[in-house]
Amino acid sequence: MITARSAGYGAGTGLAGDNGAMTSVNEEVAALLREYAELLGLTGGDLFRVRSYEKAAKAVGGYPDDLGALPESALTKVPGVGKSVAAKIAEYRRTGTIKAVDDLRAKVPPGALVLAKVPGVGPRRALQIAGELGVTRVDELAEAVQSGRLRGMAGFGPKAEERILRGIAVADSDTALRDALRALARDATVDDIGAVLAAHVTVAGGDAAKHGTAAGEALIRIADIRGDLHTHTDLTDGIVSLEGMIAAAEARGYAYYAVTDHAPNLVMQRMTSEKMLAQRDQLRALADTTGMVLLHGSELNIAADGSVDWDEDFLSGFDICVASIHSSFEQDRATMTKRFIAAVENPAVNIIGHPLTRKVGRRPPVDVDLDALYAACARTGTALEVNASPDRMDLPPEHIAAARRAGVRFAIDTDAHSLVDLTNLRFGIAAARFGGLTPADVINAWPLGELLEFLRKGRPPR
DNA sequence: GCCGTTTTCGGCCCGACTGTTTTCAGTCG
Repeated sequence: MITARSAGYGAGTGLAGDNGAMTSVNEEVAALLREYAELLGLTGGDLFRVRSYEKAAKAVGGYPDDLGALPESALTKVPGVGKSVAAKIAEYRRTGTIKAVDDLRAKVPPGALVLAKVPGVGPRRALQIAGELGVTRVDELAEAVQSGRLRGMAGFGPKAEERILRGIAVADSDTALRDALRALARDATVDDIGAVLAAHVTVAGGDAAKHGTAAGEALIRIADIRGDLHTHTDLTDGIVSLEGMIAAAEARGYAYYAVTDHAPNLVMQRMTSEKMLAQRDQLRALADTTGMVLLHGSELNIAADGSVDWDEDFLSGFDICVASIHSSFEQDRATMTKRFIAAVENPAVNIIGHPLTRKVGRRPPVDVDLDALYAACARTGTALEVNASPDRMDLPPEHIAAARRAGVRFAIDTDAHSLVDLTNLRFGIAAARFGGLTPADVINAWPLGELLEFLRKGRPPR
């Protein structure tokens, strides 16, 4: 049977692919739907249709129950799954393949799908490279760049070459960690994940196993976490409703829970002030239905100059704000450091989300003066996030101990976009333990009162 | 292709940035 794994993914530097332990129907179907979306994009399919499959892939991958066991008639109950996708899922359950995917694979030059995932190479250029140069693997692409074979091709200049080589280098350097994380069983424990980090994460000038913690301190555990402070709903790019996320959080036993959907400057999310206020009303109305304390927040965008989406007045209406970089990743260190510090000094900003914006195997960390960032966070009472997504691992585990020594506090958050994502907390806990964090270091391990005090950043109570 | 309907078709993930152009195509979040 042809699965995403056997379709040429995972070859070469591992830029693309799912060569880890793909054990569930949900994950296998999600991979095939994602591939189908990519193939549709590559072959010039309707962009809305492409997005439908992307969304369906997310919905299937983030669905908490086993799709292999769901009655066929219930498949369309999964949000984002309509008649067409349901039929493909059913076909996969019967035959182990999806014919439409196989058919499209045959229409795309070999390798184009893999090349399209190299940073700086999109679908158009992947087709161009595969078609004109016959390049089918990432290592061949690197070789082609180095030997000057991209020179003279329309649309490629020295900067593009540089960017491609950089992207390949990131993939190479992260391959072992990424593959080890993906190879983990679905129910991997904190200790399992910790073993992967111990094996694959290098700390500059230190013993990774015990560089953070003083003797006698108890390292943080999953059970210490009292709430998630960075989560999304289907108001932006999450796939689950506000009610659905809250119910799942409550089932995890949290005492508090923050909803932090994207802010307007991430234009594609189409957020508006009105939508945000309406969500706030909706969330306040749900307060009586849950034993948790609900916090209304947003994931703000740190613009190139360090400013964020709303003015002081509007921002003061939030209970909590995460602020993250989603653009201009390649600023020089001085500019980037100034940018971070401006955000950290903003009285409304409580947590810097996925601080270095790295994606394992996909995007390098930004260039920032870490010591200056840590000092500013410690001074202003701004937490750094330990983003628990295994695709991010950010703040990278190797930096956590140093940040702790500088007096930084942390928030271990899932950045959940689905119900399944909420279970990623264990990756963040493993990273935190790797860095020697104790409950005292982690604001979402604190009782509500202490958390709220931290969130005020020294401002008078509202 | 999915969704939500004024229930059968229109809306949906837009626009900044970059490098390569000579007026814009491709990529990205």
